[in-house]
Formats: sequence, structure tokens, C-alpha cells
Amino acid sequence: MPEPAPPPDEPDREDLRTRFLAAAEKLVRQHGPDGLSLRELARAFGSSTMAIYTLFGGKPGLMQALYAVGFARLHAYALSAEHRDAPLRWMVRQMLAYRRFAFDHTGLYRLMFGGEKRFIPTDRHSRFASLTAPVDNAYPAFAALIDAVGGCLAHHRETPPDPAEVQDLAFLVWGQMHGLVGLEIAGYADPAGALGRYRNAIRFICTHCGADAADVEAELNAAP
Amino acid sequence: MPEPAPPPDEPDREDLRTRFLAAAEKLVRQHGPDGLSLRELARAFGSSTMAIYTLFGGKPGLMQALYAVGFARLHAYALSAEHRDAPLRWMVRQMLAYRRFAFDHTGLYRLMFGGEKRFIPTDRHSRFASLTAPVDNAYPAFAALIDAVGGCLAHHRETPPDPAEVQDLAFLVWGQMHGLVGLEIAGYADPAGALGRYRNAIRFICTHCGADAADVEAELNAAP
DNA sequence: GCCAGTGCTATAACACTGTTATTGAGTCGA
DNA sequence: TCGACTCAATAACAGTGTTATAGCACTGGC
Repeated sequence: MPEPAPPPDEPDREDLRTRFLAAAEKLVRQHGPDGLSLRELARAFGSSTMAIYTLFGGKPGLMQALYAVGFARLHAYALSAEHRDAPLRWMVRQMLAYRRFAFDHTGLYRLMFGGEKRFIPTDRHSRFASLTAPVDNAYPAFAALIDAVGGCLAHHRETPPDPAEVQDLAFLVWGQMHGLVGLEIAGYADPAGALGRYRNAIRFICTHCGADAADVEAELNAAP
Repeated sequence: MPEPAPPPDEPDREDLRTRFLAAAEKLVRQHGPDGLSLRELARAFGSSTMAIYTLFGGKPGLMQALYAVGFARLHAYALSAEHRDAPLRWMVRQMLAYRRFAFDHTGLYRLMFGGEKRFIPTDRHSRFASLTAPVDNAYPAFAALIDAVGGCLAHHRETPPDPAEVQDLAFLVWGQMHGLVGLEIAGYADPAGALGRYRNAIRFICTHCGADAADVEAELNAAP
């Protein structure tokens, strides 16, 4: 088969994808993940809906692409908190960054964690025990969390921690962060005290990892 | 104005509402909270969509009613775990019941905590500090959590705990439960180890409340 | 220069959705 | 019995995702 098709990944085509995704992200930010309309997106972009079909294959494809954009954003937040030389600082700032991401990009956050399974890519293959594939290659944001938790745990112990224990604890930390943030986004938390309770959770978890309470307090006060 | 309207809350009318809600709950269970269609509901019920409009005022009204049904269900789960004479058992079983509810009624759970604000009734008036009104009168499920956490905390201390501290801790517990369950529902958790990690979180939190680790283990083993 | 071939987009149509105006059947009280 | 009223069924409207059709632009070979 001579494959007469021209290269489908020309640079302008990829550029079109990113520009469509940027416009879609803005609409998701405005109207929520369920309020995104292909027709409105095409209208805002000045084209027809067919362009979305050729670029993404349909609305699920667009949503999956937005999903990947969201995790890339979350990964950037995690990277901005990286302090491999100061594990406690690393962990505190990463937990704070997680909450910041959720409220900077609430639409994406709800899309990523709303539980609409059809948006999650299905080709998963993970070498982690407690976390499924989004951690592995596609979305390295959660690997950063594992590294931070593992570093914090190793720093306050004599023997290196068991990787399985690190993964389970990291998942617990993730669950605590996601739970508080999710309840707040859903409207169940008093907005006034929400940040304070989140900082309480950071104190709670970091001391459980072996950190000194005064050190955690200092890191919380020093965090931007 | 003589108000010639007949009493709008006849018993058969209320019965119709509950039967509609049961059918809607079944559809939400099958197709998720976003997959509920008024036309499909009316078809399954053997009537027209107009009945839904006269009974609930529209789709948001139907969703709000389903929302209330969900919290009533959650409250029933919490009540089934009540052990006011054994606070640790109470807390352990309530946390387990929360997870059980989420997976027995995943559709309702996603509706309740998916973050679609228009489904949450807006007339809130709460006397709680950290939790907004769903706790107060409309949805007593979270008051049960506060009672359990407060009872567990009081049982392992000499001085009665500060109500504000109890509320904040209960919100932390809620956040931990919701986070783990939410991540699992969204598909991020390895299903095999999910229950084990949830039980780990119960150990984690109960010992933080002052309970003995061996007692927590015994309660976990004794729980149904 | 022309011509097939190919990829992409706009247009129009289809099957849905929630919502509403209209109409007709039924019921209750005077 | 008759008017008033409630309520549900029908049909229509605006919106959605998706698909078939057709036309445009652009390439490669002659």
C-alpha cells in the first residue's frame, strides 16, 4: 500500500488544534464542562462544526483533548512547587498548588474529576499499584505527588520507605486534597473558612509523614 | 384574592411525585446524571413530559427533587450505622456506610457532588460554621457525621471538645471520604486495592481522633 | 496547462434534547 | 347544569451532536 495520504500532522494543523482547545477551554471556564457546545465553539472560532470533527473526531475527542490539557496544566502547577532539596516545602507547596489549580481552572477540574468515564482515555497500562494509568505516562502530575510524598517520608525516616506504602499514602493525600476541593467546588463548604481547613489538612498530613509541627507551620507561612 | 386553587398536595399527587422520582432514579442509575432525559422518563412512565412540568416545574426541579432523595438515602445509610453508645464503632461504620452508599447509588452520588450548582437549593441558612446549609435541616446526613466525630473525640478526651474543632475535623473526615470515593468513581483508583486504602484512611483518621489502633482494627474486623 | 485525486469545510438534514403555547378532556363547586 | 379551573397530550420552537452531500482548494503526474 503506497499510502498516498499527506502527513496529517502538519504544524499548522497542530496549531489549529491548540487554538481550538484554547477557545474550548475558555467556553468551559464560562459555562462549565457540560455547557460546551460545538456550535458555539465553532461560532466563536469563526468556522463550522465540521472542523472540530476533522480535528478531534467529535465531541468526545475534543473532551479527551481538553482532558489532556487539564492534566498538563495540573502538571505545570506541580512543577512550579518542586523543591527536591526541601521535601517538606515541596509537599506543602504542592498541596497548596493543587487547590490553586482547582480554583484557577474550575471548569477543567470538574471535567477531569467529574466522573464522566467516556472522557478518560481507555488505553491504560500502569506500573503503579494504587494509582491507575493517568499517573504513569500520560499525566505525570500524580507521579510528582508520589515523589513529593516519598521524599518527605524518606527525609524523616532512617530507612527508605517502601514504595507501595508511599503510593498508598500519596493516594490518601490526593484523596484528601480532592475531597476538600471537590466539596468546596460543589458548594458544600463555607467559602470563608475553606482555605483555613485546607491548611489544617496540610498540617494533619505532613505531621503524619513525620514532619515537625513547627516546621510545617513555618513552611505554611513562607509559602506564597 | 380568594385563592380558588385546590390543595396542591393531595396524597395521590405526592404519590405520583415519588413514583416519578423512582423512575428517574432508575434512569440516572443506568445512564448517569447527565443521561436523564425528560422524554425517556415520560416514555418509561407512560405519560407525556408535561406531567413532569406540572409536578416539578421542569428538569432543574426534577433534579433538585432527586437531589433531596439522594440525601435522604445517604441519611438512611448514616442512621443504619448509628451506635451512640460506642463512638468508635459508630464512626468506623459510618465511614464504611458512606462508601457503600456511593457505590450503591453512584448516579445519585455524582448528581449530589458533581458540582452542578443549579441543582443545589439556594435557600440556605445554617448555624454551622464550616459546613453550609445542606447539613442543617434539609440534609441531616452530615449532622450525623458531626455527631459521630464529636462522640468519638469526646470519648477519648477528658475535656469536651470544642464544637468548632469538631465541625472542622468532621469536614476533614468528609473530605477524606469524598475524595477517595470520588477518585474511585472517576476511575483513578485501582479497584482491587481501593477498599483497602479506604480502610487505611479510617485507621488514619480514627487514631487521629484519639482511638487506640488495636480498637480500630477490632472495629474494622467486626464491621459488616 | 490540464486533469484526476485527495483532504477539508460549509451547507443541509436527521434524531435528539428541554421548553412552551395550544388545545381538549376531566373535575370540582355553585 | 354550567362555568371555572386544573392538568396532560399534542405540536411547535430553539437548541444540541452527528452525518451525508456537495463544493472548494490544493496537490501530483502527465
